[in-house]
Amino acid sequence: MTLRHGRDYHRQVVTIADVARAAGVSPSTVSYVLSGKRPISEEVRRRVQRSIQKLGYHPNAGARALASSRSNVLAVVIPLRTDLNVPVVMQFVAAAVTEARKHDHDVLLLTKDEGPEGLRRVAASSIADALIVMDVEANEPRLPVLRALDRPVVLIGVPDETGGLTCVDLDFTAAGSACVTHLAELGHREIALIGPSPAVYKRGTSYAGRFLRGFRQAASKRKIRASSFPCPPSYDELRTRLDEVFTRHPGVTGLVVHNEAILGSLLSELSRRGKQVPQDISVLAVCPEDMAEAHALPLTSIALPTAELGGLAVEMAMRQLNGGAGQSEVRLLSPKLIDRGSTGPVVA
Amino acid sequence: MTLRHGRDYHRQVVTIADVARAAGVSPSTVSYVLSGKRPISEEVRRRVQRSIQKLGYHPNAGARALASSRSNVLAVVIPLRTDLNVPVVMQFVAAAVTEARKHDHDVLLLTKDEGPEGLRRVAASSIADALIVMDVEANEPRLPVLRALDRPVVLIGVPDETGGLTCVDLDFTAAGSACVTHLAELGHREIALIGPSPAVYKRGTSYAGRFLRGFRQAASKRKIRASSFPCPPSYDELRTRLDEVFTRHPGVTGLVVHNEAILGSLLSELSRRGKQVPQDISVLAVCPEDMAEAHALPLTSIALPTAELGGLAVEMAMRQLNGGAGQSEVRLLSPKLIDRGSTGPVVA
DNA sequence: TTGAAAGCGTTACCAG
DNA sequence: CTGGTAACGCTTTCAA
Repeated sequence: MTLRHGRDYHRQVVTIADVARAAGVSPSTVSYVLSGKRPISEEVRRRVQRSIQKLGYHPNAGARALASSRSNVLAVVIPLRTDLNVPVVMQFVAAAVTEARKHDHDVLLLTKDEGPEGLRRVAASSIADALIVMDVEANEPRLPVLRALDRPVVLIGVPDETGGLTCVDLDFTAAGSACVTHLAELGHREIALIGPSPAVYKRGTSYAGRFLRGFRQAASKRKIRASSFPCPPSYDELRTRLDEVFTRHPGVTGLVVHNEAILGSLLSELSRRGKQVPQDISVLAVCPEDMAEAHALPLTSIALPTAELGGLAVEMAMRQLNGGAGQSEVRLLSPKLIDRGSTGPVVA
Repeated sequence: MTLRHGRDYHRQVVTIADVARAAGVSPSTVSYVLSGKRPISEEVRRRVQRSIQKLGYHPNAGARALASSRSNVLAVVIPLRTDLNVPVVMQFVAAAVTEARKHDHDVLLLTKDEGPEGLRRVAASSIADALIVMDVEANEPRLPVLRALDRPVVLIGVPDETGGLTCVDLDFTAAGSACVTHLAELGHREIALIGPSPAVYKRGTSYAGRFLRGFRQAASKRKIRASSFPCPPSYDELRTRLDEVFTRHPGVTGLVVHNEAILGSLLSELSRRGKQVPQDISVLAVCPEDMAEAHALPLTSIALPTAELGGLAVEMAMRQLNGGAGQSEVRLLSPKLIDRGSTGPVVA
């Protein structure tokens, strides 16, 4: 290959043939040492390993992908908007990357903005072996494309009709219900939900609706007066919502907060208003555990297990990839409530 | 190919040969139509394009990478810690992804946790054509590895010794200085910097030290009394810092805030203390523009141009890739101050 | 337990 | 302006 520019960035360093030569075996043997797909004598294995080390061999990804029809890359599709809670999204991504590496895969980042054509492109060009899709809507428009993709797909979130796709998520319906139950058992009779941004509902984001449904159903079953206040992520908006809550529903003694972005503001605003938590008002959050713990007053919460969900999504994709395909699966993790002291009994 | 499991996830859909046959040309012609690397008659081009459309052809990424030594993938290395401001990191990533797509590249997400070996792996296996590295430290330990990588590398951030690597960043030294200048010209004589978390300084994160240096130098040159208060991202910590500021330095009339995470808390805490902005105290932020605008009181700020920086990083990587290599480059964007009214003259 | 060799789907050179 | 055809580096049969 010729040297084209000041620096040649296109040089293949070491090939499998180099390793084979150095170890005195055939290329196929090196390949099998690497893949473990057939028995190799200890003697040979060691020689090959040593040559690999010594030469600093790394298999060429393109060649491997071409020959094996496996790219060892996982595509993760994320939203790029800011109305979605960015830190939460990143927790999912981080978990996915970590788990993917355990399966010898890398993660390719796709944005929702690329649309269906992006999904098709990545799948059809065999850039990725499988896809993990986040920010799923109840009436998910990408479903037909995803189903036609001919690759494993795992949704983090559950659309109304899964259409045979694999999904994993927190059981938000149960979570909504669990919130009501917890507060009801503490004697609360009137509660309010500070929910995600109206934009999230409007878009039909899957988890928001499911949570609200569980919340409302449980409330009506238990004869609890429950109201819902979607809240954009800003201090001012939050303050307005609180005004609404306390003027329209002066009897509210418990707040359920399903909105990570305004947790901090909520606590400071409550304290500014002279409301003690939990004496004057109980606060129950739905959020990742670290976010529940990161406040002056640690929050009782239903954990959003981002690490577990991200990891599971990858595992499920891998299982499909390795033959466990066929059965579509919808996996809903049961909500776990952790009492950190921000909820308490109603004081008469 | 045999059908192994319930579903066959390993089928090559359409190849360049199929397209060629359908268009009545040779595979190489199709390839050239796609790459534009040699003149094609309008007639043929159209026929080929039509066949591509009709068959839904997408070039196989592995084959393409193998033949061309180009993966059309850009690796972006990000930190996965939470002490770094996650939304800010994501703004960089988002910009990089967007710009990468314009250059027909996808983005592979690497985490800093993978360490030097991860960088070597990705480069040596030709998974990525180039690397963008974020969260750069002043004494960046990955520098030797990166330089030996034999691929274009762009750092977002500037280590003390660039060692021939290409860097792009906001000129944080100038930014620190500009903050002082702005406040000084408004008549402030004693100011305080609420900085990033101590962990960020301890790690030697490049931008933190550079900003502080500019801040201090400008202050001493102008005979302004300036103090610095690193602050972990929590309401409580912030409150403690503010206590320190106002007890130790009661004469402070201006705050420079170089810490996106506590901006909201700062504003509420100031208002809780009955301090009017900017009448009683001026607040000058260093943060992305949307974050400066997202408050009840929009903040005068030095813009952290995340979108521009992320995009530039990709552009610079592409330029290196396409022959503009050779010259290493350190590109520092000049800080721009935008007055949104949160800073004002000192009232005597 | 190992080796030889046929692909995998593109690119890019060599001819025309 | 176009076609034929070696690579590219690896996996995986087929044979031994």
